[in-house]
Amino acid sequence: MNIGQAARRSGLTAKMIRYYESTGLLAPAGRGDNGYRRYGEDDLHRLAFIRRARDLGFSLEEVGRLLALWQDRQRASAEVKALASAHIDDLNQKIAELTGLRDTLQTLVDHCHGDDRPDCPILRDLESKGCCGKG
Amino acid sequence: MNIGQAARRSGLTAKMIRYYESTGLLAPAGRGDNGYRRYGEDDLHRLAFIRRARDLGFSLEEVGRLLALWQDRQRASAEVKALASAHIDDLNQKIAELTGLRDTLQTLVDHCHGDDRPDCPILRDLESKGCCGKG
DNA sequence: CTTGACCTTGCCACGGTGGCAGGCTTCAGT
DNA sequence: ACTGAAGCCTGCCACCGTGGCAAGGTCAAG
Repeated sequence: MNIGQAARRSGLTAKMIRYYESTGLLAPAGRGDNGYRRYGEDDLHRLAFIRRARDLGFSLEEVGRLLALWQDRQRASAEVKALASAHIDDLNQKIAELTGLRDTLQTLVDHCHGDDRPDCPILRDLESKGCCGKG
Repeated sequence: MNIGQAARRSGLTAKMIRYYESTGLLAPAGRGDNGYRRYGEDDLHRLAFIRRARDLGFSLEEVGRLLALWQDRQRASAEVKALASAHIDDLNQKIAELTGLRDTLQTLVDHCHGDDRPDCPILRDLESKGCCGKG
C-alpha cells in the first residue's frame, strides 16, 4: 500500500512516516516503479508500534530502542523494563514539577480578589521574588 | 550595566535577553557609545519579572501579557487572575495527561518480570493496541 | 602589546510537527 | 482521450526556547 493508506491505518500522518524514515528510526521503505513508497503488513505493524509508543510519551529516541528490542528475539525483558521505568521516572519528575507550579500559582490566584481594581498579589509575587542579585 | 551583569543578576542568560528583545517581548535596550546594550535597575526589574514568570511556566506570549498588565497602573486584577487561571487549567490538563501515561506504563512495568528472558508484556502491549485499521 | 573576558551579529541545531510550493502519477468521470 | 482531483514526491520554512559556534569589535589588566 502507499504511504497515505499506511498513515490512515497506523494512525500516523504521511509526514511523520517520512520524517521517521529520514531520521533512521525506520528503515527506508521499498519503492514501486513510480517511486512511491510501498508498505506491507510488517511495516504497518512497525508503524502501529511506533504510534503506540509515542502515545505512551516515549521520545523518538526511546522508541528507536524499543523497536530494536522488539525485533530482537534474544532480548532480556529486563532491558525493556528498565527503559520503561526510566521513562516513568521522567514522567514523575515532570508531573512533580508541573504540580508544584500549579500549586504555587493556585495559591496566588486564591489570594487575588480578581476585581476591577489594580491591586494584585500575583503581579506582586512576580515582581518580588528572586530578583536582583548583589548590586 | 552590560548584558552579562544583567543576565547574572536576573538569572537569565545573555542569549535569552537578546532573544526576548528580538521578539519584541522587551523593548530594545539602550546602547552605549561602544554599541553595547545598557541596562538600569528598571530593566533589571523587568528581567527578573520575566524570569519569575517563566519559572512559573508561563509561555513567552503569556509573559508578554503579564508584563503589559504589570506596567498598566489601570489594570483590573481580574485580568491577571484570568490569565493565571487559564494557565492553571493548562497545567492541570498536562498533569492529568502525564499521570495517565505514567499509570498505564506503571501497570505494564508491574506486569513485566524483568529478567533475562525475552517475554515482555510491555512490548506485547505496544505491538497489539490500536493497530491496523480496516484492511 | 598581548591576553583574556566581554560584547556584537548571524547562523545552525535540537524535537517533533504542520504547512506550502512545484512537480509527478494515478485514478475517476465525462 | 482529455480533464480535474487526489495522492505522491522532495525540499524548504515555521513554531518554541535554548544552546552553541564563528568572526569580529572593545575594554581592562598585566
